[in-house]
Amino acid sequence: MAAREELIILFDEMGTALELLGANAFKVNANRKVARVLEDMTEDLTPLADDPAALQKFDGIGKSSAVKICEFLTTGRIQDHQALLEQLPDGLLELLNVPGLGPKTIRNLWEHAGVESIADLEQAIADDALGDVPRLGKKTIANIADSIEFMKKAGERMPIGRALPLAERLIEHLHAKGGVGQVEYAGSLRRGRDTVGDINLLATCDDPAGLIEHFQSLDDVDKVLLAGDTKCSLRLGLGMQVDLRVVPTEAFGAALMYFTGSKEHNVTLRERAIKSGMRLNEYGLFPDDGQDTPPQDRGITPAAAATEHDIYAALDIPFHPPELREDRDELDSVPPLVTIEDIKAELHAHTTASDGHLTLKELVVEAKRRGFHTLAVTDHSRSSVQANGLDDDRLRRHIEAIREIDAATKGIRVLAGSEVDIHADGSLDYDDQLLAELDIVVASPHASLKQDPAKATARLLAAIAHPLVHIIGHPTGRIIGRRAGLSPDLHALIEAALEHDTVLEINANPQRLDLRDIHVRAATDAGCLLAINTDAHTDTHFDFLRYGVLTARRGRLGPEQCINCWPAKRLHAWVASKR
DNA sequence: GCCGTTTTCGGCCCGACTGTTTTCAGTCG
Repeated sequence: MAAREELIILFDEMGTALELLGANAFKVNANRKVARVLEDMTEDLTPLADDPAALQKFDGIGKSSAVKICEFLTTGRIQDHQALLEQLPDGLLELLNVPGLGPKTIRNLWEHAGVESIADLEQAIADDALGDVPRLGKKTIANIADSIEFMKKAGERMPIGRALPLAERLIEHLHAKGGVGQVEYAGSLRRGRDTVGDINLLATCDDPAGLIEHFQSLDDVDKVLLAGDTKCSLRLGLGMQVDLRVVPTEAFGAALMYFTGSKEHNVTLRERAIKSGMRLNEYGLFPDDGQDTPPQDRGITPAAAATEHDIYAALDIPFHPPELREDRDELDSVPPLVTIEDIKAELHAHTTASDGHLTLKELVVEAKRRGFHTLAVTDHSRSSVQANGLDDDRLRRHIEAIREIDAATKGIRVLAGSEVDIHADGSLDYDDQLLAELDIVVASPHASLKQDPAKATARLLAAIAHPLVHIIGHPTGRIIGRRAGLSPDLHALIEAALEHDTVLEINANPQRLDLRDIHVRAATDAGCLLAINTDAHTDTHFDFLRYGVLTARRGRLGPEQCINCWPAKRLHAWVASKR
């Protein structure tokens, strides 16, 4: 594991340990914040081992944390971390993963019933041994038992490729009831994260109680976790929690903003509101009159509430699209971001010649139907045997067929390409003479994806520097939730890509999303060119574009640096420049 | 523990819901 990943775990654990020990909540948060800042970093930490001042430049890392990070980089451990964990039984931290159990309750269980782990807790429940624990009644105990059962069968976070279609079906279900106005999904799904932990829905309705009732009539409801006047949480059988909030129409924007988060972005906005003498909550942005009772309960008219745009404007902050609400940047400027409508070319797609499901002709028809001015046909190369990769002769005949269909088709340029394997040593799967016959080359790693970082870096650098290569396809080879993929030195790749005018791909397949958001961000900041490709193997795969675009936007990518957005002439000239 | 365009000390976001309680603590998002 890389140092950065270990540090994320250590700071998270320090926060958790402090919480269980009853430390100051702000101190707890400060440690968690350091973990979050580390999550968003792509820099190599090794050179900073004796430079705490450089670490303190990152917002949220103060002197104390910087010294701890340096201690870890030098010695491989943090003494304070070890000292904290020694004060707690080994199993206590895992109890925080039980939904409904917070630090106070866990401390309570530990002190009054000797519970030190999930196993202890299960045993104590079975033995009916929790009677003496204060503020712990029968209902709470039953809920805890249920949560533990649920944890055992619940899966990981759900990939966005499953969560987004599910959310759209849930919204359809809500619209089936009469009197429903707006319905939107919020949360990390709306922010476009590559995986989501739950689904948040927001609705307006002239009969909130009726809608809450109707919501519970969904198929596949495993448990109703809570159901109030305006709020309802369900657990679906497939292990996903879904929350619905019914809100007033006039406050829909405030609620949407609030439930879209991120939590950190919301906190930053509220702090900004306070500095401007205002108060922000899910009902709107109100003048702050210093009273404790919430302004919406006193009939105060908000300065803004109906739309998100109104609220950002009233705060004098540029509108932030959901993808940029991760609190990674200052609030003062928002760059132009790529949109689905900007994408005019698909530069990575497969046909029945290798492992695709569309014939060459069907693929071209589909790309044209989608309004693209350019399509690159990039079937697999010979080493991808499992994908029916093309040997030299088959590739030459395929190139001929592509040239013919290009000449015969009006309204779209069809490029003869290949998705060429990058071997473990960095060499490519066809010789240079054959590569030169192709219009466009996407070079991708497919095998040897457990290489150590140094080898992976050298491998990818060789492909980036190859004069006949245009694009590096799914550079790390990760499969979300299944395979970590390569961990190359990203900044070295970015530097080389700039030098050799090579493009890095954002593979839009929701199982991949590779490069991922923070990688895109680093590449965008450096001035790199990127491509958003669907890697289509059938017609519906073109719909993956939205996932790639969300990832790109999270990385602050604009249309200027995304070659799929370029006009045909400019794109074709760039493609030709590598020949 | 972190931070500062009034601050190097004294703040640090806000509300819904539940369960265990007679007025509120804890959890969650």
